[in-house]
Amino acid sequence: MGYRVDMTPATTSARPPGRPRSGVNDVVFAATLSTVHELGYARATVDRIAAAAGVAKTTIYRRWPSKGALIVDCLLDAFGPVPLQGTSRSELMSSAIHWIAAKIGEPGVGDAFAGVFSDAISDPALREVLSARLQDPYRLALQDALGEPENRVLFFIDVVVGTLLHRLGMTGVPMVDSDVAELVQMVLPHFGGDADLT
Amino acid sequence: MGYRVDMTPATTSARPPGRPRSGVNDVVFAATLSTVHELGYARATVDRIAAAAGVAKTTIYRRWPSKGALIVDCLLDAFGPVPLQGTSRSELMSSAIHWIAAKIGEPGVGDAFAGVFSDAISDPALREVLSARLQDPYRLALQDALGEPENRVLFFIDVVVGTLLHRLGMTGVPMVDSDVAELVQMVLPHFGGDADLT
DNA sequence: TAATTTCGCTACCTCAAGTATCGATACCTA
DNA sequence: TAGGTATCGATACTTGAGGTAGCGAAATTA
Repeated sequence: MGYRVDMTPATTSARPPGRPRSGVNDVVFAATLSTVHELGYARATVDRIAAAAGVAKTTIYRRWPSKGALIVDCLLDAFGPVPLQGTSRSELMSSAIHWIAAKIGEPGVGDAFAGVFSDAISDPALREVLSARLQDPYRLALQDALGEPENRVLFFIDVVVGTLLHRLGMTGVPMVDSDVAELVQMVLPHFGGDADLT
Repeated sequence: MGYRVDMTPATTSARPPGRPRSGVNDVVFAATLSTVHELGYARATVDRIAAAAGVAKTTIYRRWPSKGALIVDCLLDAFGPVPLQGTSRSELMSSAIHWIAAKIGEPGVGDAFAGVFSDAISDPALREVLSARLQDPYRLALQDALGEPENRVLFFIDVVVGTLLHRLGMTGVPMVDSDVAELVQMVLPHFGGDADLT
């Protein structure tokens, strides 16, 4: 039960023979988010996602080896790169927190994030994919931008993402702006504030 | 699909006729935690829990209407009352954080907590039970002890529990003591520290 | 035209939550 | 001691979701 997410055929320089894949990945991603948004993570079955995308279920399983892998790719697509804006450490951290809070607030994104995260609890293979493909890139970007060691950035991510997801999971509603602002106010002093600029 | 957790027959002053229930609730709780600890939340099926407890599956469904309800009751039993120790606000908050961190570190407890929490994301009825039976008592106790309004205590819980569960879910290992200590160091100043004693 | 690959479609397998039923058992009351 | 009642274990079942197998049709290259 491998979690190799990228099932794109090995890209050789020459175009391989046979029928090329139709470019419906984006349609599937959109259908995934909208289905998760409307029905919740557990009721957003692969059958329903396929139907919403106007695609056969088998087509989805040809491209992603599992529902979890599909969600991870969908989230990667939804998140995009971290916009690390600002010159001071405070501005960088603050922008990162507001960015992830906004993403989690987008329809379907927060539910999909929390859902795949919860599946990973009892699925070490999925946890590996989640960590390597979704968390590590952002963690490395933060390490680089902030000049903090790995364990401190991991702690930062645990606090920010954990808090946002716990609120969403417990209430069903994403954190409001004032609470996100309070989160920023709590986190920044602990991580050095404006002491040193980049 | 009701989530009425307490399926104990309505207690009248007179003892009802018929065969009384065998006192195996504690055995079922212990079997639940050990099974979740060994297999993870998703693979800890009700069949397996029943087998581990030496009880028929139907007996479990006579006492709890769903797996989620069983887990909630199991966690209530495992957590017990919050030991709010100390006289200063800092001591109270610090003891509460260390207490929940230790509970989440107990074998099976953290996995069961994270598991039922994640099920609740796409199950509003279970979320209601989780909030009312598991979170509200502790939230009220904290409000009373700290003299903080509801929204601030909710934020406190989101930060502490969210952070601990995110670490557990992402790594499969509970937070180590040094990280819990750092969490305390980060949270306490934001919530007023030692400013006013109780 | 032939080879190759993806497409949609249908049927299927496995597993887990939850339900139904039944004879056996334990308790109370008369 | 006999009868009523509710729980017990055991078995079988239903429902739904993840995931697979195999088919003929369609799209591309050589």
